[in-house]
Amino acid sequence: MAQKQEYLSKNQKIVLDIIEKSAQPMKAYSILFNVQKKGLKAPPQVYRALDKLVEIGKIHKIESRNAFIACRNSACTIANATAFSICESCEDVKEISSSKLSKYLSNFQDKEGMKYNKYNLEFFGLCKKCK
Amino acid sequence: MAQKQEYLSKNQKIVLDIIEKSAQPMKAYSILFNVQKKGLKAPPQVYRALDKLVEIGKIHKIESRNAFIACRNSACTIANATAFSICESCEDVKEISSSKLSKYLSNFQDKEGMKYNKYNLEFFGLCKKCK
DNA sequence: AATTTTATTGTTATATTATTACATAGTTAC
DNA sequence: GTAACTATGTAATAATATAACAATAAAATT
Ligand SMILES: [Zn+2]
Ligand SMILES: [Zn+2]
Ligand SMILES: [Zn+2]
Ligand SMILES: [Zn+2]
Repeated sequence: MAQKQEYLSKNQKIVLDIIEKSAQPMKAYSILFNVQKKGLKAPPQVYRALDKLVEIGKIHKIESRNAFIACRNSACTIANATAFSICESCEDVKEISSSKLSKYLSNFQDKEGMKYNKYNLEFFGLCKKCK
Repeated sequence: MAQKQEYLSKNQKIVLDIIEKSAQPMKAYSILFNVQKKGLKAPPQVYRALDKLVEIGKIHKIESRNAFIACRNSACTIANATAFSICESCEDVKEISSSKLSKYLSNFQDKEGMKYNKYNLEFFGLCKKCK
């Protein structure tokens, strides 16, 4: 599936840049604080960029944390099949790229035979360090 | 695995009752509005009850919607392995109870061989009616 | 029964997350 | 060049969630 957008707008670049520099998910208002020196002063500027970046798959939202992380899964050019592991102690988050898992979930059918075009999976546990 | 709590407190009962009566997920402030006639006037009263009900598995939080739904999966006495299907058009939400799926996910190991004690999976698509 | 402890509730205020609405500016299509 | 569309700026506000502390009630201990 092809990328939906060729280029990023100025604000989108600024927001993506700050997220990519972070090893961990960033919260919207933390992003806002960090990009104020670049001229983005108000929440809508950040949220608009976030929305678009999520839509085109450059970043993902960690729903249980209301935070955003850069996609580093090269197989994941699409924004609609995501899986993460989350450490409940240190809040470390990693994107899981398992073709087996993604195949399994993409093909999953419920009792009525319904298939889904999109999913988000969040695993919770303790990372190596915290165990 | 046994239930963690024998009985529910007054507020927990009131909140659970209103959620169980709803076919669809309810938002915290909608719950608050609905229980004001029963004397629960402030957000913390609702959120405390919600926290406990989630913890003991009576309800689940639909993270992508910030909403709460009653558990109707009899196999799901635990709160740590949940899966839902969500219609992106009418917002209909159903809990998925597939022992195959839950076994697959409970046994999933990432590249480093790590297993997780908890997960939440949300599928998105169009329900029968909306298709 | 009185005391201590624990769990629950009530209340106010505030923090955090996200959107609406509308004005302005830049870009693309014709 | 004008229209249509896209992106941006800005102020205000909506929606979601928690902190802090006081008051009650229930359970356990003496
Ligand atoms: Zn990705
Ligand atoms: Zn950790
Ligand atoms: Zn359940
Ligand atoms: Zn539907």
